[in-house]
Amino acid sequence: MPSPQIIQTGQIVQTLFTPKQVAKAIGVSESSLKRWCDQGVIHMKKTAGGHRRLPIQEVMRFLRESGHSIVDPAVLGLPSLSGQGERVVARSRLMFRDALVSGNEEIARRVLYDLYLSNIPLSQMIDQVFAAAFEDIGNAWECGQIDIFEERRGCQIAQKVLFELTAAIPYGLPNAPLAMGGTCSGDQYTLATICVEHVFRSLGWRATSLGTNIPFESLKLALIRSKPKIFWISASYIEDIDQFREGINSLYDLAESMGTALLLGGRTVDVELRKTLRYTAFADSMQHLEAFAKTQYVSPQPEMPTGESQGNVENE
Amino acid sequence: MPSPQIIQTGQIVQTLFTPKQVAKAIGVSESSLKRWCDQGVIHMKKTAGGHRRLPIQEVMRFLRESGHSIVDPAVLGLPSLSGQGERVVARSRLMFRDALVSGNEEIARRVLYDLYLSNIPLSQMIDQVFAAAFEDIGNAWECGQIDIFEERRGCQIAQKVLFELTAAIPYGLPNAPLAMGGTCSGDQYTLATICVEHVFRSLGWRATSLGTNIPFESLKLALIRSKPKIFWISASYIEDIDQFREGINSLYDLAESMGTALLLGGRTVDVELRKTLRYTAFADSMQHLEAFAKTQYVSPQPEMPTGESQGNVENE
DNA sequence: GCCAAATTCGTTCAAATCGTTCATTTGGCT
DNA sequence: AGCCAAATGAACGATTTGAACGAATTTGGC
Repeated sequence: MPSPQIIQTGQIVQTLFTPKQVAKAIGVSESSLKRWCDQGVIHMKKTAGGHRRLPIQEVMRFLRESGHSIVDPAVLGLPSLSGQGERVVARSRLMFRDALVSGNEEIARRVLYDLYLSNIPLSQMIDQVFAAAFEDIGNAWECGQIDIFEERRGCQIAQKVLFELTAAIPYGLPNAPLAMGGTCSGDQYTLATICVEHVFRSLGWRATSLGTNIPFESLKLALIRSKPKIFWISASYIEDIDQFREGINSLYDLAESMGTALLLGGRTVDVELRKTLRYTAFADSMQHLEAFAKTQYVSPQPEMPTGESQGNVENE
Repeated sequence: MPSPQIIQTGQIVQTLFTPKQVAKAIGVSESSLKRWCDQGVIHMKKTAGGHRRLPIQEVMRFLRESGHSIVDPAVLGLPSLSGQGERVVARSRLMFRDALVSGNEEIARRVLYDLYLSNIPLSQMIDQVFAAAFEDIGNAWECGQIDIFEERRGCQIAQKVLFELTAAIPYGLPNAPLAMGGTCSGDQYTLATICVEHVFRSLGWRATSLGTNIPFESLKLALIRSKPKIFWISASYIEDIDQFREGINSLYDLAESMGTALLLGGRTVDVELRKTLRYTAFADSMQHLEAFAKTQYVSPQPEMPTGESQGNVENE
């Protein structure tokens, strides 16, 4: 698997991009980019086997000097992150976390975009960068290392960047199946349910997040009105376990009678609690969710890489 | 073969279109469009081979300024222009409200794009369409006419569409003044503070919303750390009036000692309560906010119309 | 060190765009 | 109405672009 490499030259780390990545980044076809390389418009290096590798500096120069300056150099200007492989995702997690904590929207955006360019599927991106970063943030918060506003601001930025990224994903064949869901009463955590929505959309579903803090009675109403194929509940915080149990179970009974799958997720729902709950499937992560969604429907033309063919990136 | 491409320009996901597409979309000949490009009426990029590529922001700016309407919006992936004329704002409010309640993201998006293309400033859009629609929704909710999930879903959609719209608007001089703010403890209402952020950005500021439900102590910390020119508090819900008063007042004292303006807003803060609060300015609406922001800083090149020169559209 | 999967290579080819020229329409003026 | 300048839209060969293909290469895992 080909991909940009990080070549250590003494202390200087030089990043190389593949034509595919650069083409994607500046919005031209791979063919054109290769042609420009061969014409000498863009200077490049070649591997021993003849694969083109474009140094970041050269790409930036090309963008500036040719009238072709489509892209802000900042996009590819990310010095230390590019390529795929175990290290990249792990490093992205750290960069993303730091960007969120320090309120640096710009870097947060670049990290995600870089992952997108590397064909990391959205589900994996969320699991291993998004969620992982927030786990770190949560820990740091409990240790008093970061302040509340930093966490909140991080959520805001993450949300915004995620919106921007997925705005690039066309969605919704009109006859695609419908997924719908949200969080229960007392659970104010928007990000998780939005992530679920976006992952479903990246898989070709029509998906709508209902939002947060919705009583079970209202969730049932939504279920009855819209009759989705999958109804998800994202549980990041449980106010009252007994009420939660009762709510989920009655929701499941309703869903089952309608032929709707009830998909439950969230780290708050531990194994013990799970035993007392009825649901169609439980998803620990977006990759689980993706796997389950695919048992229900496979989009004819996946618009985002779907992960099954992307097993090359290790879990941290 | 041309096709819309997705690239990244530092801040936003940008879509490039070919002259043919844009020509079809706005219903003029390709020749004319090419001529306009060459005359500089529409700013464009060129590929290495000399083909013209038009950024969506530039197309939208041209549409606004030239008064052209979109004939075939599907080509650009944009919503269609539904109405033009005086009643736009009033009608939009109703359409937007209904779209939010029924969960119709498409229509909600279309309404906002319509308004943008009609040269409605963002502040006015928010006051008279966004806020007005939510006022209607709030009323309907109290009367039991709509369900909780419908309101929540409406918030989700509104938020998403607002993000999408402002992603299509260029913003942000790097050395513009900084505005920052959020909501206090107990106030979970995200939309308002996000709107504030976006209005500031549309005026050329650098703005960051810290998010919701932030204790005053943490707000103070954010203030000290970032030293913004304006710090806003959006109050949609007040948990404890006495604590709120104390918090705001001490926040103001801190802000004042730092030369930061404290901007307070939100309909929950009635006139009586206001008398007991210290603040630099109070904004009833985004248009007030805009007016105040302009006393502090005026962007050299406003990217969104600023309202004062836009008297052609009646208020409902 | 070897294998399988994924990516890239190099090529070909159809479709789209370029820049230009020219006929037609539009709008202002007498 | 008649005239003229400006703007528009259509048509043309030359050039550029994007997609597809089997073959070669790279990569990560065992």
